[in-house]
Amino acid sequence: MKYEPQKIEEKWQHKWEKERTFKVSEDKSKPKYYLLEMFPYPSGKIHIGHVRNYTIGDVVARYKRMRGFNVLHPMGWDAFGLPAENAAIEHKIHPLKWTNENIAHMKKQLKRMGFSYDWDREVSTCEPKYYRWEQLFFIWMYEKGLAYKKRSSVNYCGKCETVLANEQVEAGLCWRCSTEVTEKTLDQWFFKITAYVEELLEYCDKLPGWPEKVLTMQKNWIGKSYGCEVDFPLVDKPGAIKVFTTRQDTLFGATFMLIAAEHPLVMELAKGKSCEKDVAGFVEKVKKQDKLMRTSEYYEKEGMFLETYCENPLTGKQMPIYAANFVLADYGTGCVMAVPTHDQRDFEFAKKFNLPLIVVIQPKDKILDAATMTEAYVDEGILVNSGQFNGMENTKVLDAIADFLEAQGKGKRTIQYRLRDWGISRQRYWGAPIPMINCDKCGIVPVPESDLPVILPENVKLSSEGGSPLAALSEFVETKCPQCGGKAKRETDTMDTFVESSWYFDRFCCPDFDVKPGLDRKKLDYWMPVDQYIGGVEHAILHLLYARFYTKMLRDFGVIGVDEPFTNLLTQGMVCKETMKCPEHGYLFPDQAAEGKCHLCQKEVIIGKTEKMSKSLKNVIDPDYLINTYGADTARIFCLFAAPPEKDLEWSDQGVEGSFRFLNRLWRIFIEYLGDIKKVSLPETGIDLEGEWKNLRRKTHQTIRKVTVDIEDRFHFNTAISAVMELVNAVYLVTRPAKSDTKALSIIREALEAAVVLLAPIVPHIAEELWQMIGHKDAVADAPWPKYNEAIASEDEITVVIQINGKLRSRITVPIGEDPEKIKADALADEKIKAMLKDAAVKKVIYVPNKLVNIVAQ
RNA sequence: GCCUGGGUGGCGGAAUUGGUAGACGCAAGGGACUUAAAAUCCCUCGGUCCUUGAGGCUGUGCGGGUUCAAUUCCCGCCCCAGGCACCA
Repeated sequence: MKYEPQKIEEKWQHKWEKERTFKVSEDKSKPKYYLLEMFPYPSGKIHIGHVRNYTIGDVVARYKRMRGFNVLHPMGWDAFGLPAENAAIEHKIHPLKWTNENIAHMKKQLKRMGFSYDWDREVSTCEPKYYRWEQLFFIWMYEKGLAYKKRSSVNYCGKCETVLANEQVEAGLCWRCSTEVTEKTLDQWFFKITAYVEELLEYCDKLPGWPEKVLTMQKNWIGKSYGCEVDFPLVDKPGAIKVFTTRQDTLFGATFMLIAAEHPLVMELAKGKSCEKDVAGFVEKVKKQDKLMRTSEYYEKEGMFLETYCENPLTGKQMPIYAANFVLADYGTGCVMAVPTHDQRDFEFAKKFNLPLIVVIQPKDKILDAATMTEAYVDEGILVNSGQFNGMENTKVLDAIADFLEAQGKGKRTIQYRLRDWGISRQRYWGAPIPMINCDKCGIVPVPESDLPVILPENVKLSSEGGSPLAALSEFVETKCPQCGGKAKRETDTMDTFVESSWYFDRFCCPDFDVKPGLDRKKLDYWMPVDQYIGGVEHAILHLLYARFYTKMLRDFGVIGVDEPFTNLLTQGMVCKETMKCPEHGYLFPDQAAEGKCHLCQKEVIIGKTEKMSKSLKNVIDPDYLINTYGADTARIFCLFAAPPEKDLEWSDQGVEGSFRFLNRLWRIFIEYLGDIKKVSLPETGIDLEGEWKNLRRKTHQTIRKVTVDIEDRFHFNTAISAVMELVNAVYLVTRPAKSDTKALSIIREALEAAVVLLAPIVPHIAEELWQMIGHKDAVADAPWPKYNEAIASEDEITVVIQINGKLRSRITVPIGEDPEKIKADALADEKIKAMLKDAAVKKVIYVPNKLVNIVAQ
């Protein structure tokens, strides 16, 4: 009987679907476990990254189920987004149609992978029954001041008359028409995530189930810094420039002032000066520079003197004021005091414009001279040229200077965050409409709750040119003001798709709940928070921070009762593969480069470096091909075996072959013994065993222990699978017992059943099939997770390594629990050790229990 | 540039708390089975040196350090990847 994965996989998938095996509801008698994988954008086909992510999740879901948990394992679609609009433009297909067709196809693919989802909870975010609640929350946020409008800049292509995403800007040019991209200022909607900044930061230390690196990234993103706001009085008119600095210790060395070029103050100061025209030109030029690149090395540090001065509040010296391209308008006050001696950017700027340098921090080991410095000194030291603060260590003087500034009324202590409010306006069609109305008389008025949802109209024209398609649709735009009844216009911006993904995990708890507020508090109280969240590490900051913010906000609205949405987080690495290139035809898909030759010209294929799988590099593997050739179980076990989840996974065709071989090997040994072991029962705990049977039974129990620990404690499925492989190898090596030797056969049955049960979460189809074959009536998915017996699993003897000065020299075998002194004596008495030591003096003997003896000798 | 990770045989990886480096798999080589091939089963497999041994030396990106002992801890450097607010 051959292993035919396609046949058995279809059979079990059909059964799961028919019997609704994975449907769940609230059950107070069992502990709940909410397992969630990041839902996909329906791009068309699932890719290996999805297969990996969802396989990891499915193993945990099935494992927890076997451990007796009531497991919620839902799946849905992050259905709004830019690719649907691009497809609409390129292939003249409506985004809704395109999206729904993609969903239908991907759903089929996911089902073929055998994932244990409760499909009755499927959610698609582009449906009004989903986004209507998001619109309700928007209105509540608006009422609380958590959603507000402000002017903000976007990337804009003048030729296409379209706002561009960062992704659509290639080296400063529009991706469609290669026109230079400019910045355009628009009134846009923002969510006040900064209202929760302290709580978001504080809880970074209350999430022990999150990877340290993600929390560190989030903390750095929030970027809390303690410093001072210092006033620098203007020289030729009243008022002062406010500056935020964390380095008030260098204040005496501040010799000039920098203002972000787009800061309104720039034109204000230049007004009426001879430089006004030049400054205006400079500001325009900077606005055209790409935001990302501006602060990097890509552009030269540029600036323009505004022909005016301010005064250093501590030295009283005049400081020239410059507009600069590398100062950020959004951070701090948009103005920076420049200390060229102790900041490299300021140093370069000072050299370029021949500005004065004053050393204020002297290192301990050398003397700095402003006249001969070739770079800024950025390390610690002792203050000089700093009035009464001279002689103090710069790191310890921060408080003293802050106190002094406050006492003099020249500044005050402040806390600054790097985190900015979340801009959610998109000038696009395929997103959730923002439920707001603009009335000439009443201003901004929310759509009344009773009028929700504001449905995204379907009859729009999409093209690569022109602004938002919604704005062009008068039947959508023209409306009545809910307040005065007069003519008014709807908001035509749609929401960032990160909004939908900030609460979908709540909706999964009650996907059909259709009364306000769209979330059933009782069900949420049962299921939330998510016990384990799994997804790509690329979401470590934005999505996860937004979801945390949204959760806290919904909590404050009384909709939900948790402070944090995800108790445990697993960030998985990416799937990579080598690229293949034909010298003539460029990148090739794997099947276009069979046997190392280009399918078009038969030229030798060049193997490029290994990179993240992507369509543009064509280094992709089609999951359908894998399922058709090897079956879903092979695809699943390979994804898990090739690397631990948090690491990047390098694709290998041969590795897949090996995983398939292992499943066949398991199948064969099982069939081989099936007739003999079907009738024997499992061995009793206390039976006497000798030799290889004792060893095999020990191996079985050790394997159960190892697999349990690997899955439960650290999600290291690769080592769990190796352990089962070792067990299967051990069964192959054992002497075939006679049909009458029921004792030996029972040990074999125990080993093989253990292998099947332990693999059940990983390769569920083959496991169910073998489980049924050996005579079980109930599904292995419902079987209890196996227990191991510590006494059976423990070794009687251990190998102790003997080292001399840390180098391995010999080894001895000792019974378990042997006296340490006896082991040390045995080590010194060992033939090889005696020969090597000769007459060297033994200074110390270290014994590490059950591991090694290290002899320190001269 | 900034923030965060990572670097171990020909390859993917293992070594869980500072304690036997290379589990398991792939590739490669050898053997068994077969008329033959495939498949299967068994064995070998970091490098190097010689006196071929239950051998010596060496080896976890590079250079230092701490320690009886370092893939693991500390300092400096090189390289690779992810994120950087409108891809999701």
